[in-house]
Amino acid sequence: MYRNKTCGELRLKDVGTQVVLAGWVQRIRKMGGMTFIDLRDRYGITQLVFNEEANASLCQEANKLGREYVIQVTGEVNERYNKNANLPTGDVEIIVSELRLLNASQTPPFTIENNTDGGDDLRMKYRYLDLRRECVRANLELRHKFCMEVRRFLDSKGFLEIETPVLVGSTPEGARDFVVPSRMNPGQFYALPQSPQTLKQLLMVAGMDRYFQIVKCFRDEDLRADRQPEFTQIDCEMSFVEQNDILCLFEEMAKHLFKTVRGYDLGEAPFLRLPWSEAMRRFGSDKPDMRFGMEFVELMDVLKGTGSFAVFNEAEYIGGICAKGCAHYSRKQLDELTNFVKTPQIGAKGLVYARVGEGGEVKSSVDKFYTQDVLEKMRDQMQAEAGDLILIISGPDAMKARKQLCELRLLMGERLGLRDKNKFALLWVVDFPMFEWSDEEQRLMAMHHPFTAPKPEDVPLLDTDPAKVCANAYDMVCNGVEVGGGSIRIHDSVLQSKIFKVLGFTEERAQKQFGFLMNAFKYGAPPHGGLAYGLDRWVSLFAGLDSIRDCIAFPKNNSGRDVMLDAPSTLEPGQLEELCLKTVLPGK
RNA sequence: GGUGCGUUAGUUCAGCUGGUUAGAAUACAUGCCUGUCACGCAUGGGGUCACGGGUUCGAGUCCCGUACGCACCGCCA
Repeated sequence: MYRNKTCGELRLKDVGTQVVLAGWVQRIRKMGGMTFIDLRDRYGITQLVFNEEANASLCQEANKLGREYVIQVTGEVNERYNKNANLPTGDVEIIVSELRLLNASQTPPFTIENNTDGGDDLRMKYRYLDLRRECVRANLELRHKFCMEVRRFLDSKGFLEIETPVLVGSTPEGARDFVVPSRMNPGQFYALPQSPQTLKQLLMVAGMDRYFQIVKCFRDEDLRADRQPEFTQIDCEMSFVEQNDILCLFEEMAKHLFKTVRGYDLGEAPFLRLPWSEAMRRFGSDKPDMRFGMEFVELMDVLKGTGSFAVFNEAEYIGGICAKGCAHYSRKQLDELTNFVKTPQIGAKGLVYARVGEGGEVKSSVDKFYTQDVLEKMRDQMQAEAGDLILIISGPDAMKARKQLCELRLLMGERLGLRDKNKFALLWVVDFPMFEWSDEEQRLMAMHHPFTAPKPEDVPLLDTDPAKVCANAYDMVCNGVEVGGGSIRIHDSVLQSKIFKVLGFTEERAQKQFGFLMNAFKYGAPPHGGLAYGLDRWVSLFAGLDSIRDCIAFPKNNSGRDVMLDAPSTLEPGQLEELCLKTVLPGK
């Protein structure tokens, strides 16, 4: 027996009992004749006491231990003289009678503490040490709890968890595929799924009715703080449902998860369902952060052509946000905001500001171009009051200008403390456009994916003006993060063919890549739809993390490398030969 | 593919306008200390200033390139 108790469970009621504990040495405090050791395991920290007077040789043994040594101790639980209110086990300690060294440790490259001295890179290289830290381990525990509640909820709603293959065929539409060479089929390749989309639709054709899977997905694209090449989706699909059925069910699931996993009550009210076009108009984003207002106000009618400011007179969009109580912003602060919107990532040409004074008078950076009358009209349109600061962005491209104003809104929300990590605002963004023009490909691309059903009333537009077609698609958005998305799918092979045609697929190509799906639709496919949640994003939202890496046990770095495993790596020539890839040698 | 920031002790960082022997904190080691819990005190070891080139009497410091890391844009149906 290595232990009969853990380092997190002993309390005053256990005083006087003999226990055996095993764990890692967190820290040693030598007081001369006495030595204290903090013993750590997954469950907590328990203090060990060694007294030279009572047992000199044992105390000397203890003094030889170092950080992260693995030990086993036997001893009696004792009430402490000086209790430690910071530890759940802080009322007790173990008077050690036997000490057994299970394994020594080198000094770790960084301290195993919540406030570690280690940088990100080093922590990833020694991730198994990083995971020993309480704050990192807590993220994995939260992730586990989240998954358990997902399974519990979906099981209670009759969903079946069904695994789909990881070695599938490549579908060039969408993100870049990771490919895997097939040894038994020389010159041919599997691809890793970007999502089990078509497979779950086939499960609906198979009559599985309600499916879910917590599943790894793979996309060979550049990484970000919120993007990994392999990530986990909670993938769901249902038959015989309309959009409203799906939204209601997954709204209930979101509320359940917030309550049980995060201890946060989202209330009874249904989530706001915001049409995509309205989200773009009011927030300049398809994933607006609704923890605060500061909505866009369009100012074209007030400011275009009513003064001599050429920038506005030539603009296709003029819009403003009102920052409450910010009229006191100094020139320096305003310059900072201007520089922010002018950075290349944002790309605005400039920023116009207007302060509303105590008497309602407007002092702006474009005073010389406008009469006070026009500026006051602008103030009224903005519903700005004394002490407010109005920030205006304009541009020749309405979509771009809105995006710039969106970035500014988020920054101001941040500065005014309106983006509290402990507050959550959820909504559905609905009625996405079906297609999006791609300059690179010179054709329409599916905004969601090519299996998304158009709104029934928009089907005739497919022939006349496909760019105007709205999709039966929806995203769940939380605090400005897209946490899930889905759609009603096409279940009719004729309509599916038509969509492929709009997307520029030849009949042959559509048949070659997606024939299996269109054929399946010919054998009685039920109406169906679904949704996929991004597990990593949910968990990082719940934990208040800046990066999804912190809730993934072994994440990849910025360049898609696993610095601990040193992957990817080159292969032995023999391996390449077996795969008939001899020509694919390093450096080629 | 692009932009920005960074790389100095085991670790996290400071190092000014280029100028003597490159510092701090922490970690580590040794010693003292019988109630600590971020223990305390004293002492000590520890540096190819990422790499390559350039400017200069002289480069951690300035310039160019490369590598690596982070953030972002493009990309991510």
